[in-house]
Amino acid sequence: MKLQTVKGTKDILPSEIQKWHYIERTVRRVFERFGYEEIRTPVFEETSLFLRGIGETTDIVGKEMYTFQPDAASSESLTLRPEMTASVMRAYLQHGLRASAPITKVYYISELFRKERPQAGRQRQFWQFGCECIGSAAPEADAEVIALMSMIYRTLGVQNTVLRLNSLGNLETRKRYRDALREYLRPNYEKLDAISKERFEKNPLRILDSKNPDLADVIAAAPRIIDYLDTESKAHFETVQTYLKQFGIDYVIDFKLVRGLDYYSQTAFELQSADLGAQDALGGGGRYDGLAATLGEDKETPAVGFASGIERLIIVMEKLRLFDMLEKKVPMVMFISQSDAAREWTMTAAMQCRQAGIDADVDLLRRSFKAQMKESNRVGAHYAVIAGENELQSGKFQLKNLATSVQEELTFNEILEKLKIEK
RNA sequence: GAGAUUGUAGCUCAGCUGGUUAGAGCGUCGGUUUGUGGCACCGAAGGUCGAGGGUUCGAACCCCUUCAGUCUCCCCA
Repeated sequence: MKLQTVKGTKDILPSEIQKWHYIERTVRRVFERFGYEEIRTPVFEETSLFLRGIGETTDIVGKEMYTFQPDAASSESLTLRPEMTASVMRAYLQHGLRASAPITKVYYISELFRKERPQAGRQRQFWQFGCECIGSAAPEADAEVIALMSMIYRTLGVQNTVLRLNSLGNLETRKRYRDALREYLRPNYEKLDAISKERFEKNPLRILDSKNPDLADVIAAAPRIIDYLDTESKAHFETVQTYLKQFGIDYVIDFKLVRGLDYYSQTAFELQSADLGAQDALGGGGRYDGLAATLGEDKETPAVGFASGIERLIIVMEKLRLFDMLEKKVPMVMFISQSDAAREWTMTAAMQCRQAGIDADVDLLRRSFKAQMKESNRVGAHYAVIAGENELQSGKFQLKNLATSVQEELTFNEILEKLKIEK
């Protein structure tokens, strides 16, 4: 049996890594511009963190987690993280970060694991960048997080996106709305499909998300959560929108946007791309004021955040040709030897270049002179330094500019000085 | 988890209704004055046709199973 990556996972080869570096670089820069600091948490956690944090009725917890028992003799259960928010909140509470600052703003770029059926833009190990802003219940925090996400995409040049926005209100409004929705749906119960019937009991809000065209009419006429918001939630939502307008960020209200995870409340948002298939959500997030409480914290811990899929972003950016300007890293100079003695010289000469901060490369295959020249060209080196018996005798080497084919005779020190200026 | 579809050299793909040693382009390697790359020309290496089983005189091609990709549903990033 051949060894290969397991279902839903993939290698990121050197030929592709530049795209990742470019995205990571850009993402970090924008996060830091907003005053966010990076946080890194373990890839696995106690299973109960996700059970409590994400919600037992969600698909993630129900069937998508990689859960294992490291020790057969113990009942300890661990899980590869399926998302970051619960882990970040755990870290925030564990280290008492609220005590060291009134607000905590952290970002992450991490790999996550969910055991779903893979398809384009949906892997079992996948990467997300995102942030959590913990400590503020004010709509300013919501607005800033949305603006931050939006600025990342704008900086990367991603277009053809739609920002969908909704408010889920607080816990009570959500509950009142859920009841109202059930009352509305009850007479139509027989029209619902099997999945919706199941949701009717567990989480009727998710029926609104159904793609079944037969339900479109029923859904369109359903009561809207916005009409059930209490005055405080309503004011919060309106303030968020006012800021978005002031920032020049376009959005559409979508009352069907409920998001899958239980911990969301108040603002919910999602960014869709027209350049993706069925998995068209590039990123999404919202407010989750109740999460800390479900993890056992008794102090109020309001928070907002978003998460964004990197594999999907890459698909979109490839389609939009946003990577075309990336250039392959090339060595400044390639050392080429013509004899055994010369090879020894090129090895140490290349080392001296590197110590001087110059990107240098040298033949490790003991290949022919010609093959070394071809290799310099293949890797795109700017210069070749040619060393043979004559050069070793005279102490002067050929420095060849591979773009212009112009060649000059210089001592090694002169070569070093010249390359230092060019680097 | 359900359905559909695809799977031939490192990459992108040809291979007519099953018929002898499975092809091309790109890439890789070598050569065309063994001290000078790119371009051009010449040549080579590289495939148990995803894997396993079956039908057949004969299978890349037909059947079954399995693995993986892709698409849809579900769900989500």
